[in-house]
Amino acid sequence: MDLLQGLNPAQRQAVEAVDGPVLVIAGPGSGKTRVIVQRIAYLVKTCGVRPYRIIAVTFTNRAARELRERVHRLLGQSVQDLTLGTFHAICARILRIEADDAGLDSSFTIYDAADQTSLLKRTLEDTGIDPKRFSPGALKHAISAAKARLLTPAEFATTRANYFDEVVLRAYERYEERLRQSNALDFDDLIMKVVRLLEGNDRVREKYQSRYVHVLIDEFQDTNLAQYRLARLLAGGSRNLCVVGDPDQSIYAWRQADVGNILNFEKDYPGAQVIKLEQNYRSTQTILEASSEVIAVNRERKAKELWTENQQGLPITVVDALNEQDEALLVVHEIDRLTKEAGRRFSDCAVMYRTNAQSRPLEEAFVRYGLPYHLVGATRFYERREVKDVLAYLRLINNPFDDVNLLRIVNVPSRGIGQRSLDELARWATGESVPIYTALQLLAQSDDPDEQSRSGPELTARALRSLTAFRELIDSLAEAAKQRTVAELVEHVLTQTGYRDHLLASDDRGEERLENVLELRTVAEGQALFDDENALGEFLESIALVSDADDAGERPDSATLITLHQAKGLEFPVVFIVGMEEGVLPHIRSFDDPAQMEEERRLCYVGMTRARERLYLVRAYRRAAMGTRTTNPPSRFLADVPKRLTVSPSRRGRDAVSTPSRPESGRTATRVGTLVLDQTPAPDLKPAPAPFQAGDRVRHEIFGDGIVVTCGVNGVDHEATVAFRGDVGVKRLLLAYAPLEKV
DNA sequence: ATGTTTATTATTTTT
DNA sequence: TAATAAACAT
Repeated sequence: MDLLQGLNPAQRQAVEAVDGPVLVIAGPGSGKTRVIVQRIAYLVKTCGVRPYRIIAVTFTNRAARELRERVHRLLGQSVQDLTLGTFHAICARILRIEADDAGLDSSFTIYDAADQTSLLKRTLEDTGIDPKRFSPGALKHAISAAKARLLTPAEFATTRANYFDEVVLRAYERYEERLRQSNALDFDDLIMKVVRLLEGNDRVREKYQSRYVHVLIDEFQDTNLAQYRLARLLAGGSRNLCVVGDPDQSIYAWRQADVGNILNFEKDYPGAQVIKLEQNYRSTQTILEASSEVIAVNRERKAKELWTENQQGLPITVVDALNEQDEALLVVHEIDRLTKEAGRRFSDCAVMYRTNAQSRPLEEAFVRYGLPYHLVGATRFYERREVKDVLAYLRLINNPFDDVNLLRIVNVPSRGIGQRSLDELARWATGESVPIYTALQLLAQSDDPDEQSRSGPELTARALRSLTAFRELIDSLAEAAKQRTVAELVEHVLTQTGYRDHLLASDDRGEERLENVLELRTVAEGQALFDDENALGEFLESIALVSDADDAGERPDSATLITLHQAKGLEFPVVFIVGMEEGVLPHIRSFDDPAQMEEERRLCYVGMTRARERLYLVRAYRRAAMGTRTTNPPSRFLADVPKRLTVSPSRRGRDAVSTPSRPESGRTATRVGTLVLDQTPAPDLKPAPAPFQAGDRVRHEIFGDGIVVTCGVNGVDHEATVAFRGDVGVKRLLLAYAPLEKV
């Protein structure tokens, strides 16, 4: 089999360039994944490199899984010897293996964002920082940023520039102490600690540098300093570092990603081969050209010449909606039409938006018209309360010093351990500089008469009894864990802690919650393959670094609702981008910073380039945002899409009512304009002459009779201010939406 | 210890 | 506006 077959010249070059540093700039839809897969296969099959000597790093589990599956198809079982995973998963593994040299206990717990916040709140109490003046969120972000820049508290101290940094430093120092005491690491630690370890420990560094002869990093534009340094260290032995990415798709600067890492690659690696993948296999010419025009406006970029052999395709549909409900209905109608008339499946369609809040009216419209959809990343499995509770028990069994998880479930289900007692216990533990679990152990000892001299926490006899019972519960669970599979342990925990009964009793959705917990058990059963003594640890690690239980699972045919960020790396035949408005996309928070504005533009570009055949850019004239209505001008990005590539269909309002396919019974279907797609580009929409004048008497279906006060143009529509009779009062109505008739 | 009221906050969130 | 968390009262 010829591994180079079917590759274009640039792709082939990227596969064959196996010696020395290589930078692959991969435009959207340019076959990037294919190149990575073929390159690995080429290294193994043609160059005779042992898979064991190759490391490939991704950002997402999704990407790692896809790579693994595709490499497996070419190489078979030898994929197992590859090191292939996310930055975090690979680092966690290294840290467990090298725990001694890293100064860690190998059973460390990995804290997710919620755990982090929880810990940080306790930190603020310790340090007397007022959470109202300095939000835990902002401090968390600052600490995370420091770690991404590889700054320890001591190093951060030397760079601090203002009072905020001063506060951050205080929080950071204490936060680190608490993490250490809990034998826990946060996500950023995973990377930072590995970098520190490799930099500071010759044996460990040489071990990994001599092992890995070929290093491959995906989505390099999204690396932060810590990840960049990690890549550098890993490739330090061979200099065979291949990085793949696209600066135009860098959308995570707010998480310390530094595009400079990819832009300056040639400087950092003199003699690096630079290969550009510019042929696009995904989109129509129209879509490619439109998106290229949008991204070309950015100043901080290197030009690329994307091209495609694909068809010209359909023009891009640019539509104005009246408000977010209208926008949603319009999208739903069009998806309905496409599935009926254009032979599309729902799963061909994706609706993308800037902020999660925008998903709501969309969801409502899908529900109302009974069209199937799914929301990506809405309720992440491992973030559900009941799942986190059970996991907290498991984590505690694995690492009893984990204060965050202990505090989470110490009184769930309630065991008579109130906030008072807990505060007192925590205060005492803090004073003694011990984790809470250790404090519980000391409590038991101070029962001994000879230990009475020590001043223990001031607890009531009742509280003391409850706390002791809790410690015994945890100890007995830890004992039970030794001779059980993880699935059995989940079962055991549910019973012994009373959590099952608690779930069923507490809530009317208890059954559903229990289902979720049992799903966790099912996941554990799938992992039963490991039966070494650290099965629990491995299980916990495998889920600490993923957000969804089964996002690989097949879904029934349904449309996708997704944020633009999450859409990166995906593609759909039909894409709707909604909220194409100033203040939404670009987001208002980017207005005063040109760099952020460029990132918004890249985000728009990412969205547009997800589309294979049909692209719709939709904006709403008005939008409800955080309680207030706003009227937003069209997004500046719309103006950068050449007019010759777009159609703006006329929307016939009141008279053209297409009945939605499956209206939910019991609901009145709202009258709505139908989207009419002409293939002939419509001239710019101009509103018809005003149908009403001030003084006209009018009738509204719901509000009754009234008199027009004013009637003016509002975007492509007319807005009338009407004084209605009775208590209804004065209303402002958009005429395409509100059925008004003259009397 | 649990329901009720008030307060807070709202950009994106690969791990 | 509306969802969620903390504070509060019962």
